[in-house]
Amino acid sequence: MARPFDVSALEKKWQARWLDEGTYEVDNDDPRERYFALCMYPYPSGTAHQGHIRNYTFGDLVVRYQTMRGKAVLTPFGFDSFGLPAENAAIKAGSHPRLFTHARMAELKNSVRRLGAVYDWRREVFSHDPNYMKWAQAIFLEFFKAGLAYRAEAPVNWCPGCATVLANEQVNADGTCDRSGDLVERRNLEQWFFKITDYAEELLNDIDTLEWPERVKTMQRNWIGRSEGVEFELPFAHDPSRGLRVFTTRPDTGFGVTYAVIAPEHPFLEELTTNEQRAVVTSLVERASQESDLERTASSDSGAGLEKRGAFTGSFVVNPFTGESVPVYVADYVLGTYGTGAIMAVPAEDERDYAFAQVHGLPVVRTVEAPEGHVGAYAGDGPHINSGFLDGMATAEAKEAAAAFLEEHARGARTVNYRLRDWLVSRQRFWGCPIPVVYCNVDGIVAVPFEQLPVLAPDDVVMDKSGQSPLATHEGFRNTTCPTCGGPARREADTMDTFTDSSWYFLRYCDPFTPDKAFDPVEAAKWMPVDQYIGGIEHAILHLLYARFYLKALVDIGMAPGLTREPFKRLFTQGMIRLDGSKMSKSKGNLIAPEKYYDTVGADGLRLFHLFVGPPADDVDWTAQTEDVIEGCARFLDRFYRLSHYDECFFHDERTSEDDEVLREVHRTVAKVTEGMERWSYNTAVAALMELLNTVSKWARRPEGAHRATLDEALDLMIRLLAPMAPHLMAEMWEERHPGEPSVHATSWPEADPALVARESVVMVVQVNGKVRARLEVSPEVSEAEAAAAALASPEVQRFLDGEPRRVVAVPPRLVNIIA
RNA sequence: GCCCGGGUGGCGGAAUGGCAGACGCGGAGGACUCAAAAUCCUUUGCUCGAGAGGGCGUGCGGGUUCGAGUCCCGCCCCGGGCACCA
Repeated sequence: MARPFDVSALEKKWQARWLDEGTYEVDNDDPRERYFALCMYPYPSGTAHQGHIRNYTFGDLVVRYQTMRGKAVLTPFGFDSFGLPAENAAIKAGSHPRLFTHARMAELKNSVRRLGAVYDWRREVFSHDPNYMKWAQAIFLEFFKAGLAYRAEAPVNWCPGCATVLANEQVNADGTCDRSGDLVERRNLEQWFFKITDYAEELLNDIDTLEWPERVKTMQRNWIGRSEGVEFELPFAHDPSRGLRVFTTRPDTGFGVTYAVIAPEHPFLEELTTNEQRAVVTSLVERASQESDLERTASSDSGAGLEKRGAFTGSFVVNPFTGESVPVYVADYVLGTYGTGAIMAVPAEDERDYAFAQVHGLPVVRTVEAPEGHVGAYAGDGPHINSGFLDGMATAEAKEAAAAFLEEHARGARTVNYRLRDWLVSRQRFWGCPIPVVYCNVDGIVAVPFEQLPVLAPDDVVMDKSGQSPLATHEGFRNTTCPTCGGPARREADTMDTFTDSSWYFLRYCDPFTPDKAFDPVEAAKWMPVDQYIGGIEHAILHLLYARFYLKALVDIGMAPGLTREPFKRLFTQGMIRLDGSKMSKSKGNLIAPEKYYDTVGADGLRLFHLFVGPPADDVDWTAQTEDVIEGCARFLDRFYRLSHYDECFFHDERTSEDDEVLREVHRTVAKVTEGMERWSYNTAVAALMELLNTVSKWARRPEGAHRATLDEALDLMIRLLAPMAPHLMAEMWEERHPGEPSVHATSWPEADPALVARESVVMVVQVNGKVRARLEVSPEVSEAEAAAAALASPEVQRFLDGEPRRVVAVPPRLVNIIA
């Protein structure tokens, strides 16, 4: 398509200028009001795809807009440069992940520059930079010292495709790996964990203080999964001095406990299993330990399969409410890792217990009166029955009374449980930050001394997917001496989850030059918390939860004194780009590369498309029509450019009321666009500008012409409004119109003049019985009585009136509704 | 199953309880042109009507209101999250 200007030349010119002049570099002592605008730390996957383009278009818009609003905007860029794709690609190509990564970083950097997105490149951070790794490891060791990092053996998620363990957060609901899609296996391994559960309560409570999408906040609340209840003891029938501790949120249903269940991993299982039951219990436990979570949960929907999944241990415990003995079962529907790993089972009021009881022929005793005709378990509210001292009470009251009873008679205590588990950070892969500890036969786990950081992986490591950490096979790396006793020791061979890198990079951005600290808290406090964070919804739990934990922990261990405990004040999650219904991504291979558009519509045209196509939070369907919409956006820029050259315009000298009215429309648009910028309604902001261009063009091209100075004023205002959206072309047009003056990006954001925004007269709609019958010109200040009188007097309305109206509703100056 | 979103023209989407469909794409017609492209102009929810004009329309069914796309109740469908968490 022939453009009225040379897209490529013009974009190159301005991109070079922004870079050379360091236009968007800011110093920490900048006197202006501060604003920290941040797009999520990207994994360097090569040239940008449409998802990146969308992300950086929004980010750049915020940066340029806030700059025009007079703020010092911190706009850093960097790379989440450790990770599996680089390692896998290096294995395939027989090269080193660093080479692969550097090439991809250069490509992505080039892509964002071609988009015209501006950054303070001096502050660039990337995860595999030894300068960054040093502090990543120092933080790990501080966590270790504070007891927030610990080593433990636990059943963990092992992904055969990735040849490493995963965090709970990286496993999908169906038991597959979030990254590779392979079925995740359970293995018992000794691994490093971060004690994120120490922060469960605070992570949950602080969600309320965040200006985040409700959806994301809900997802985090669900993930943390707080539940209040009572932990108490069911005494063993054979030895009442001891008992089985259980957790319940429904102590009020205690009279309905007809059996108890312990998890296959429970330490008491051995003791509680009688000889007659040993064979059946052992086979159940073995099967449970081998089955994946998917297989374990596959049969959960119906009662089918429950029989196989539970067995009687042969022992009994005493229900403290009734004094009766009830059997203890082992079943894998009870998790060893939640609560106490054992439950009281109330089949009448719990669906899972009900299904199990049906299969195993266990009694069902209702303790809450279910609604008429209710079949199966009833977990709702209702008066208590068959419940001794609880009879007649409603659920809330009964819970209270039952909890008090258990505290007194069953070593009970009110407790809170969380679904959230500690964060498993060990990874059996090469391309990550090594965990900086050594193992000594004498001193045990020993931290690598600070002076020796960073611990760097040697380059000549054999990487494969055997499942063993590649570093473990490198004797030169593995064998070391103990920092404490000087004796022989072995280095930890695992690397850290790459989510640790993205959990504090924003802090380093604030103070990237400091040589002797991860970041100076005083410098970081000048920018933190992030004013606007922008990224994909896919990070709703993982990254956003981890980063919140990191900052809280960093403050508590003294590395970030004075910082607020939440990193991201406002979050915006953009929609995904879909092609044929599925998410556009490199791994799916369904990308529409942005490059082709740079040559035709240019970066500005592509940016405008992403702003215009729909609400930023919504997904974008890339269809056959999309190309046309992109063209339409470019066409708008062309038309604006031609108008700024007075193409086909006519002029007159005396300023008329029509000229005034156009200027008023311009100011109304200033107000609309500003509002759109503030509430992330970019699509309507662009629409308002398109509408204004239509108005102004039509006016300036009338045979009777336009007032020249008014047109110039309109053009200048429009260029400023469009500057954050189409930065190259607006810079060019501004320079043409104002040679020798500062760039449009250095001007301030226009303010609408309230006197011009206000209207002298407005159209009032007159309805008869809710149907529009007339439109009247009235003053905006018209009173209710005046409006009603004018409406009734109008001849169009009279036609529909037959005598006195029954009622007149006047909403001046918008509308009058006459009920006939 | 539970918890969030969301259902508006041929399409993407607009609408502080007050003219439904802004803006754009696509379509139709026209101007310019030998012709085409580009550009510009007009038109474009459905429907009845020659016309003036009328009727119907925001997933479905109710309700509140002078007035509902918007609020309330009950459903249906789509997208996402969680899912033996006791």
